[in-house]
Amino acid sequence: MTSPFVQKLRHGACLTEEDALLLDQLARPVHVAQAHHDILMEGDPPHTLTLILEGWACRYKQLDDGRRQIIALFLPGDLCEPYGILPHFMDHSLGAITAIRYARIRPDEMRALARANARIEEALWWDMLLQSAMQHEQTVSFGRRLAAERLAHFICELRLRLALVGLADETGFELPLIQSQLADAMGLTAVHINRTLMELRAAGLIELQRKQLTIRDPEALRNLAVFDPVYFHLDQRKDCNG
Amino acid sequence: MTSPFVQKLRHGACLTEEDALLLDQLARPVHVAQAHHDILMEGDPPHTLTLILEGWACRYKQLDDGRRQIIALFLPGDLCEPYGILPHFMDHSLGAITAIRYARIRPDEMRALARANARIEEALWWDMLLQSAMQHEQTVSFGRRLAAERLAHFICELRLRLALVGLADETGFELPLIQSQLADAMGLTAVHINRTLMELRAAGLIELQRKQLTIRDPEALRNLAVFDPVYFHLDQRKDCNG
DNA sequence: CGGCTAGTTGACCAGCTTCAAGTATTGTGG
DNA sequence: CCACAATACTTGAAGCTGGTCAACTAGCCG
Repeated sequence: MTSPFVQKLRHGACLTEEDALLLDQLARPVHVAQAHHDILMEGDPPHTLTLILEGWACRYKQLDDGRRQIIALFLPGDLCEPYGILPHFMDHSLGAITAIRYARIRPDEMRALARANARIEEALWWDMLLQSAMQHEQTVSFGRRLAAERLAHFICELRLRLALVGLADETGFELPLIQSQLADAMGLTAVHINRTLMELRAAGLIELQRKQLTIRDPEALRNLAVFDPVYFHLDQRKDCNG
Repeated sequence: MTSPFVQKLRHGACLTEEDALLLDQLARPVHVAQAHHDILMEGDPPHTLTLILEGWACRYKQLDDGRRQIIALFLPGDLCEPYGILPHFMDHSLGAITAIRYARIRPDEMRALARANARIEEALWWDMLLQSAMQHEQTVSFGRRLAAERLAHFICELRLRLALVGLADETGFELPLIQSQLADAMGLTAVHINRTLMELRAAGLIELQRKQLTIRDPEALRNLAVFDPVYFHLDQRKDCNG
């Protein structure tokens, strides 16, 4: 049973069993947080990196007048910061969406491990490349895609991310977000998210009930989103033999 | 005369004269590109990192139907990718806005230099932290800020970035973007950028003529943007003495 | 069962886009 | 250095996407 962290990183580089062990040893001890609780708040000194082991979390910022923007979602296996540096003070908050288990990792240990192990270093850089590429897609979504396209793209991306850690298949995945959280994540309002979900349902693209998202027509959904997974850079890994 | 790259990095770590020399030696030979020309196009294999030495460039994506989104602007001293890895194929394009001078750097050389020199490594990680933080602010802008707030924030951020490399002072800076480029950078249309600029001018916040942007009322502009530069992490550097 | 939270829907409104026309500015060849 | 073309900017009118407000319905949990 490999951890989601290792499972994800194996899409970016060839990791041996020993590499996997080294990574998992870093990810201890395990902490927990309840749903809706903050792991780190804006202004806090972080002290460590945060690695999500189980459950969903998010990076968000809150404006003075209450407007809230979820900047990124973090899924099992996700490292919430670039691994090599910690800010002295957080410029955003890190919140648990569901109940989560997470590990706190010191960046100097992470750096030491990467320095000692080229495969692990490669995998971590690939992870940063992916993180960064998803950020870029988000800018495109927010800047140029209509609500339905944006939502469709979001679903396609989430499905692929979850598939990389064995939490989604072709037919769908568990989506623990309520509509107001979806709204904060997509730069829309809850009411409009509702209408847009209804639209996708009416078009026969998806179903969503009791937190279970089912993709009824994957091709039509991808077409609407114009979703092209090249930005996941899954071709980055050389063949893993020997 | 220190290069903008070194000048910027010195805000993130204490670099000696020797460090500066090492960095500048990496940034050779120098290439040029004309305004409006692409340095790299989506799908290209990049071979090297790109470091902007002079002029403005941008990362952008083009959708099938012609919609275009500028994802990031690159100013003198900016590295256009995370320094440790190259994708096999570009998932976006890199275009020159003005005529530019740039250097092509091999990531393995960059990594070797960072590995050999802790100060340089620290500076490069700080640069990534800043790059990433700006991306986050952009998500907040696109998701939750009105056009005038978004534009005001954009101007405040640009002014500070340019100030870090000596290309802006309190009163303003040269802004080589035409309004349709501004629009592509901010997720709006050229017409609305025009109206919003007019609005900021009418409110006495800025002037903009012949590519020269003058900030008439810095405090009012910051207030409108709710611009807080903590996300630049300028406190990250320890005191540079001895 | 009752109270709370989440989801749904309608009516109306605001911000931004689109389309179109006109004005200013810039660049270029004679 | 001017004339003229091309590009950039400005403005108005109308329309669309998404926001706001408000009410109602459906789950969920003690």
